Amino acid sequence: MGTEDRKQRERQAREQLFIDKAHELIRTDGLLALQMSKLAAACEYATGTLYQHFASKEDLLAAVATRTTIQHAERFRRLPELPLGTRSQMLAIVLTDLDFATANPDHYRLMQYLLTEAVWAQISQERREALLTAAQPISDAVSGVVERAREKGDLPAAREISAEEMGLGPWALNQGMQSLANARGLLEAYDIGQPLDHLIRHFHALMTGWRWEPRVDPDEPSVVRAETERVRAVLQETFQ
Amino acid sequence: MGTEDRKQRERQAREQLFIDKAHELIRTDGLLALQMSKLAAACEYATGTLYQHFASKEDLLAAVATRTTIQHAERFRRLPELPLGTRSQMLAIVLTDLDFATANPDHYRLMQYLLTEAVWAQISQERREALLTAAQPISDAVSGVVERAREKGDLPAAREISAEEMGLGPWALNQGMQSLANARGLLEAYDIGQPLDHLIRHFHALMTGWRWEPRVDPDEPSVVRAETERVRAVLQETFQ
DNA sequence: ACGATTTGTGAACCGAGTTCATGGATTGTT
DNA sequence: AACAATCCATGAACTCGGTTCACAAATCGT
Repeated sequence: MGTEDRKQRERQAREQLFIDKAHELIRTDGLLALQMSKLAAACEYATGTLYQHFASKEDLLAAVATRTTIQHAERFRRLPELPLGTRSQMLAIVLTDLDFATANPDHYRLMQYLLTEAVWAQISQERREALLTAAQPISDAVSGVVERAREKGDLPAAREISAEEMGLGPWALNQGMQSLANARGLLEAYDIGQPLDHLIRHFHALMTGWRWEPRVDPDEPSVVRAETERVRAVLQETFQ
Repeated sequence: MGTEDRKQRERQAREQLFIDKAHELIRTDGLLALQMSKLAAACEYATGTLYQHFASKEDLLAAVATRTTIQHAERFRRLPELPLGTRSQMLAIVLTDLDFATANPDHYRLMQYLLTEAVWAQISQERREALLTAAQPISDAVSGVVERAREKGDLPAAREISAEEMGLGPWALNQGMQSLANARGLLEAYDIGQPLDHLIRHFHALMTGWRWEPRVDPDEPSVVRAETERVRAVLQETFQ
């Protein structure tokens, strides 16, 4: 059965090639410019071969997003080890997400595109699940921090709200700020600059509103900045 | 020149017809199913006629979104009259937005689609500005409430943050929750139900974190519910 | 060595947005 | 009122890109 294995490996390697190349093309030419025939040509395969791996273009895009999400999720696995209090760990999650978004602006746009109802419906059940599964560690990291915070008494065990639902707040805040920041012209039209800096202050307001200790006053810019620097330094050190 | 005026009116009426019909078709068959030729046929005009009004399909969609946004924005104009404290007025904004989103689920999906970088680029400068202008009263309402709250002393005049940037918090929270809630399967995968109920609690946490008086503890579900009911009742009464 | 089966190919297909040559209606002029 | 000039609605034709599929090549099993 050795040859069978080899064929499987080769097939998987080819799929990886398609995904890598697609990612590269998106990064250089943008999402809009990606064409199935161009991608196939760039990989030196026929167009039809692509369709032996992906049910549709959306499916391919979902695969690209899944691969990037897996890389992203990797960063959250060692999070509990960080020598930080639970609240600072939560900030570490937000900052990690923020930095990742800055480094991979296309990923957020792609996710936004894929999560559009009309597009989501075009993706095969299998790949949808793969994408959600890839993101699971991120959600787990958030829930985990909330749970540890409740255990340690940093965060009151709020009523009628699970750890996941608690994490939904910063998640939605993050997501919303990303999508507003990505809409060119939108925030500029309202004289709003540096939306991502404000995200951090609103994040602290949200956490403080839930009485997550030690409280950070969102209205003390110097304190907020110092805390950001401190957490960034720990992240830097841990992940080089 | 009376005939000239009449022609202008007729032209505008036709444009309105196109927009209305497009909205109707999107509502019944979904965004994905909208076809330029079908729309033209439904209006009993030739396909080419559409293109004398709209530069592209995206342009047409932007026009639909603009019209809906104008209707939506109308609701915010009388907001300062409401017999409510500033913090409750802010809640009124969130609830109004929430109710509108529930009643017009397509609008949020459409906006999400239009604000996608790739799509946004396809819309004519003119219509992009029209869409942003249409949304201006909403942003103004938010900034207005923040300013009144600061004047009345309900909200500390935070440092290094404008009224617009202050309003960005609830806006992003709202936007993010909408887009998460609209992604079928996403929240369900994490065992999260009723995201929009949680939005309100997180909203209170955010406001309380900024020390907006009178504070509402997000962790008192009965208090949160009562406040929601109270504000809803006032909205009901004012707008019938 | 040879037939059966699987896999890769890329030209053809198809659907939907967009364009444009055409003809009919409207306006302005004599 | 007749005619020329202009405007503009028309919808068939065009374009473009995702998807399919008949065919060929390669691999596998006997």
